Amino acid sequence: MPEQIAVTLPDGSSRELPTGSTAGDLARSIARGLAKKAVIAEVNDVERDLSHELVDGDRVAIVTADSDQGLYVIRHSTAHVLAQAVLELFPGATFGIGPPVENGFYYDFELPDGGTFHEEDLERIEARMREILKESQPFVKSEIGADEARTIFADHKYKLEIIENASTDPMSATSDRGEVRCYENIPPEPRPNQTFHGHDGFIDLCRGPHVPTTSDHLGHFKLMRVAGAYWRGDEKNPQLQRIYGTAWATKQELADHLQHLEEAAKRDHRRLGTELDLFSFPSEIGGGLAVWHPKGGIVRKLMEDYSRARHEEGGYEFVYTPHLTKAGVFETSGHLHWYADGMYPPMEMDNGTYYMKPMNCPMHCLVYRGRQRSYRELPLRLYELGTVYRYERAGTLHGLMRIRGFTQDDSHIYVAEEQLADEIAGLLDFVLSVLRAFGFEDFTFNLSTKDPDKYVGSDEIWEKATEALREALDRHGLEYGVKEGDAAFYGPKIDIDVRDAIGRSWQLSTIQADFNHPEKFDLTYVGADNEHHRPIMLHRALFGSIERFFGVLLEHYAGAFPTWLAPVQAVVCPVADEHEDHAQTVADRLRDAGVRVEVSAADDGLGARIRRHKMEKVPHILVVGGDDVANDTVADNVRGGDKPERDIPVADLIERITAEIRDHA
RNA sequence: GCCCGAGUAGCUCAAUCGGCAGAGCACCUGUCUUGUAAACAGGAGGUCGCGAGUUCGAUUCUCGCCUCGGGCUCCA
Repeated sequence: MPEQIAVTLPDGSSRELPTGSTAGDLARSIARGLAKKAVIAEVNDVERDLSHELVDGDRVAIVTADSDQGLYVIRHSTAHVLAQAVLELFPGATFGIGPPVENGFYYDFELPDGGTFHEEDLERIEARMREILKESQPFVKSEIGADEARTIFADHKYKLEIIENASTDPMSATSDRGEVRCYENIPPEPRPNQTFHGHDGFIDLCRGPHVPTTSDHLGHFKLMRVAGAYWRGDEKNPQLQRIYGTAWATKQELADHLQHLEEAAKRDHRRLGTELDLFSFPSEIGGGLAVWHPKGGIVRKLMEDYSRARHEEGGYEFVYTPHLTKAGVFETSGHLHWYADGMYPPMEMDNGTYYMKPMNCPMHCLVYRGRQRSYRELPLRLYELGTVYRYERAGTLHGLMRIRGFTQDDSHIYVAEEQLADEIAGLLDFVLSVLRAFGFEDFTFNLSTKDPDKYVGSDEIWEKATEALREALDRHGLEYGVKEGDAAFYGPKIDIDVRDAIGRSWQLSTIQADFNHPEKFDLTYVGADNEHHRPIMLHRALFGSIERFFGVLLEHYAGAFPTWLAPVQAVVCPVADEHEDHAQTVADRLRDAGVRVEVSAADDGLGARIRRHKMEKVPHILVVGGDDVANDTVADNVRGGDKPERDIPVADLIERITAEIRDHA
């Protein structure tokens, strides 16, 4: 056996090591700093523990804590420590799975006698986890036969289930040789309450890899909350107790994340909705049903006005359809078959069964069918701010984001097949242009394909529709993800997500191809050849739901709407009563120029009024005193600025504010 | 719908180990007339989420319900 092996590093260089060296040894031989940051290694493109022994000719990359991959391992390993702590502290507890997730990790448990975790338990569990970290317990990998695994995990029914399904379960692992891969955390001395037959340590089924020991990279975590979660995500299964945690590579990253959560909480649209007096959810009306207060109402009106204006320009025709309809149209469309649970219960009336509409599309199809259509009319673009009602389950409601009654900026576009690709391409431009007008710049696109368990229509039709969407994305040179099986039952779709001011992603717009509704409703047009043809229908929403879009905007702007949308665009504060006439004059002139302006009477200190209006996030807080009366000027406190600008001629101020409104600045 | 948590004045939150319920902001009245993030005084405001039970007495303890929040599931 040769005494040296040679391995190749990512930069293509080669490195010699003594035979029997591990990936960790390699890291140490390269640099102390690298060894310190090393979490795992990638050997010939397979993730391995640092204890993995290298052989001659391996290609090796050291994965460090500051990479996404390294962080994923840190979170995964922290989840193991959580499970170890819980099993030690709660005799009789058993466990399900514990993967890393965005920002952290979770682990699912079942406590004996239907026990549940309480918020207080998190502190105890976290303290126990920190003890385990201090003990530097090694993560020791082993590959064992299924029989041995069944013995070790005899007390853990969910693990037994995983062993039986090992080959299909992504969180467990069968090795290349068909064995079950486990990791054991070996404590310095045997622990009470361990339930792994024949072992002193804590053992979990796991494909790994893991950090070398519990004291490597693991300290920067925090347990966040407890929640119920169904085993394997299926409501029919027992509900387990889930503990969520967040974990990071450094103390600073953890602190940043917690601060980000605080920032998000400050922007919470429900909180801002109350603070800025925009909307509310009176319980007398019922869950998930909002009322809009005047300040929120004006913003909504502006959004709707803008949407209408753009659609008018864009060649859309406006329609209106009722909130209530006989069951037949939803039987025809298929909604009743797929979504009856999500619809409000039927109302029996003298001439039939009626439903609140959960969608506008069937009614738009009836508008189309109102008379014979010619190819000359296509594309026919129908647009409606259509209010729909969906019976969302009580536990899913969330402010304006998930609501039971909402208004879609809904369009259904009927095209001839040869117009399809152009129309979708045009739609993409239209959608992005409107979203940009609301301050969004960063978009991601997803193509959702057929759900094999939930679809209507032929495979051929689906293929055609999916291709049309794909082509439109490609023509724009847009990168997009593919969500397999995420489509609506009637057709594939493109979803557009926007990134907000603090980096969160929101799914807003959707463009859906639909070959099925036209068939179900027997829609036709007469072509140039004097034959009847079947149009293709596109479903399309920009805001999606106006309520939800408003909520997203509110969080995006943290309540500080840009001037064109601000409920109050300017407030004029006279320094004292004697300046009130001038204040009124300034306000009148602004109002004549189309600015939403108020006067803040001098019955309170100037400082108090400034403070109040700053908290109301008014874009321009204007102050007029003696000098201003004499010179026809104002002082402008621009939102976000720290000093007032004095002596601005009123005419200049009007130009400044109207320009902001015009430019959506 | 299921698991966890919370409901006290319009808002943010105290307190009561079972004995007449408190503050700040907001609101109303008055005084102050002010040049940039809270002037002063007074007043009003409560079925302590709702309903039962235990008790001499329940906002407080028990049970049920409702609403809200965090998750799970679902989202045409």
